[in-house]
Amino acid sequence: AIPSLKNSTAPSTPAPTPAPPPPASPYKSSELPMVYLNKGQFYPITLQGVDSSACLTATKVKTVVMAVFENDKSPEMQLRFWNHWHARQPTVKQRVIDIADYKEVFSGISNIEEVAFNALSFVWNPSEEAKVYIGINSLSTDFSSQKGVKGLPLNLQIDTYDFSSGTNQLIHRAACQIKIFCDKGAERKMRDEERKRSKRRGKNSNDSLVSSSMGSDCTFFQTLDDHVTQPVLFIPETHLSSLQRMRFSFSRSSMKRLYPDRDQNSSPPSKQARKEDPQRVLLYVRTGAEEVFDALMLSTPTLSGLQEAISEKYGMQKDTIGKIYKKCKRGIFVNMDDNIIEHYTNQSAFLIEMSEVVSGQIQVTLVEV
Amino acid sequence: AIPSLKNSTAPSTPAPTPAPPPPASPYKSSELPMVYLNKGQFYPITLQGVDSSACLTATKVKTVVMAVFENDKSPEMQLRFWNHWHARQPTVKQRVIDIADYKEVFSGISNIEEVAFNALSFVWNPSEEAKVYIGINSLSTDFSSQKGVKGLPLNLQIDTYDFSSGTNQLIHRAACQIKIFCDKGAERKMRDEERKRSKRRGKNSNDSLVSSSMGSDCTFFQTLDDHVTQPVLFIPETHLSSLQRMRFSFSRSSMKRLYPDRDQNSSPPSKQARKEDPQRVLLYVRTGAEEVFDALMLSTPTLSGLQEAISEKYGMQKDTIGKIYKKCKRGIFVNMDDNIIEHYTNQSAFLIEMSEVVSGQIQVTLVEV
DNA sequence: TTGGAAACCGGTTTTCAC
DNA sequence: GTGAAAACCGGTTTCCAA
Repeated sequence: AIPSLKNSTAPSTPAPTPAPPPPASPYKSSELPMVYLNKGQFYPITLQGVDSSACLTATKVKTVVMAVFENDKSPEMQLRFWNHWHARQPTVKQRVIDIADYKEVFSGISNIEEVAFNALSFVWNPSEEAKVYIGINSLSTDFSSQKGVKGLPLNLQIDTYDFSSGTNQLIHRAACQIKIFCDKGAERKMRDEERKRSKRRGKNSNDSLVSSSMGSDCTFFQTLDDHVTQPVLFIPETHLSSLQRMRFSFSRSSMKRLYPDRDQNSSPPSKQARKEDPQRVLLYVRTGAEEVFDALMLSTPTLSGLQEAISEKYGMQKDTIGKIYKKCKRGIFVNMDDNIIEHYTNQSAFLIEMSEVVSGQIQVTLVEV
Repeated sequence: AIPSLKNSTAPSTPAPTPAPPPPASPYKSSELPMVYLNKGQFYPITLQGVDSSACLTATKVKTVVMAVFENDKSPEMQLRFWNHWHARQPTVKQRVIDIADYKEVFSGISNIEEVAFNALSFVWNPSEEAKVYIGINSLSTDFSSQKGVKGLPLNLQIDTYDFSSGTNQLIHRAACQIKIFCDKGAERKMRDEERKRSKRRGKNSNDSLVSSSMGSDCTFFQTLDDHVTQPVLFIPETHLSSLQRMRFSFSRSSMKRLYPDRDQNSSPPSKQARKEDPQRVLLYVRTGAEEVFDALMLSTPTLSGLQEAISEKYGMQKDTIGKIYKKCKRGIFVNMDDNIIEHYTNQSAFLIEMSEVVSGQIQVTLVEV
């Protein structure tokens, strides 16, 4: 029996909760059911519509399956985690979440789209059961290079939108917690927990041996009433241009979350102030008149180091260099600062533009290419 | 009782070995005694000269204490390990090996020098006992970012040179293996080993309980007969310029094995030694017509050195080589310069394209493969 | 030969005695 | 509270039976 997690979309009427919950409060991840998975392994998720008023009218719905962090983590932190993971993958194409694309396992779904690296969507008819096979390609321990520590759980969140009406309204949201292990680590984790549980039972002489005879082979997602919190989608910067060409159906609000300002630093999450990877920084620049790039190796990965390298390469006094801007592929201008230089410019290629805005002061713009 | 490792320099006459060992064969690290240490903790090493003929004549000796990898690892690999470690340190100043600089613990030594990041030296009189406190700042697990794997042992090697005569000859070499742990990991490792040993004893019903009552508090370094193998010293590239100013004596040693020269005499540590040997750069090139790569060894890791190597390999006058470009995998062209050559081409493979753009001027393009 | 379970490994966290 | 020991954690390796 393959460990399977099945999801029952809209298992009952929209208001089964006994007491009215605070409507806008983000849900607590810790209250969600937890499932252990193995990295890269496909698990079936079953979707079925039920007697919800919204579902009755909808003949077509769009469901988005996402792997996101526990929602007590800020978007900035979530993106930092994803970037940490992405930078260590064997290929830049590696996605967080995959759907098995074997023809025989498609069941009642269509229009599969890779919305983000950690999200994919498809369309189905809630009057018929649908089944998809989902795999996760990140380990829960991949978000930190620290050794010997607990992995980070993710939320597997499933949002469903009314796709038959023109409104495209979010009509259902459900989630569960997942922890992703190496090899057959999920099975070992369950074994170890069972072992510990039985040891504790033996000590307590509590013979409730019928209660947990076996972990159920099927986990139900928990329906969420919080339809407000926006999930944080992850798209690596290297893929931005291709994605800009894609039309995808999400609102500005989620777009905003994708690209927070990175220059304002947030406090490191771990008390351990170990620097990430203080590597050498090398960048390639060319003027508009040239066709070939020059290499700038920075003595230090700082604004000052960049000024020094530019002044040396182009034979200027260092102090004649005024402000340095970075023009991103997206078109926006950013004040160059130490963090961008250290973390986001190594091995990048730029067009360099210099103009004397004030007498004796050269303004430099590095245009990302 | 602080776990201490004490070293007895030259514990007997120079030829205590029963059978003549192969003189030039590198010693086996696996046969050296193993000691467990905690990172950043100081351990005493005691040095004492004995009735060796060489020692009798020497009133001053220079001893070099080094942390090096097991000598089955190539110099390239050793430097890669050290760079991996160094790039992840909180500060670029962090050294591998430190000596306690409290005045009160100095005992009979003088002229302390930080020969390399993983080596330091001092002078002492072998007719009196000397004692130094040594600490190691790298974990055995720091040389890989893989989780859950065994750490790499290091060799703590102690070379002693005759410093009273003018010859500065290597008169004694000793080493032991060390494994460096976090926090109190060394003690735990010893506990675990003792536990496992006692469990195995219980199973074998072999009651030799007197044999290993306690791990001895003092470990003797093993004297080595291999006085030929050169230890690999580590100096980060970011420190080269400042070190050049210091007129360093040992830096050439790491390259000794790679490019053996006729200068076979074991060069003693002299303050006014030869010129600094920069990092050697080797790259592989082939023309479109060939199927096999040629190796270009650069005399200096500079544009000029590259021109020289190309001209020699392809039988041209050096001054006929004009501009050299590098075409990156991404497709962009870069003006080749010293920094790229020194830091980003070693062991890389290229297609080489040459074309005579101007009469008597060959333009070279190295296409990254 | 393989695949499933247990052991290994060592950084980290928790526990516990003083 | 403090220091030592044990437990936790999960990637990795070894072991062992079918």
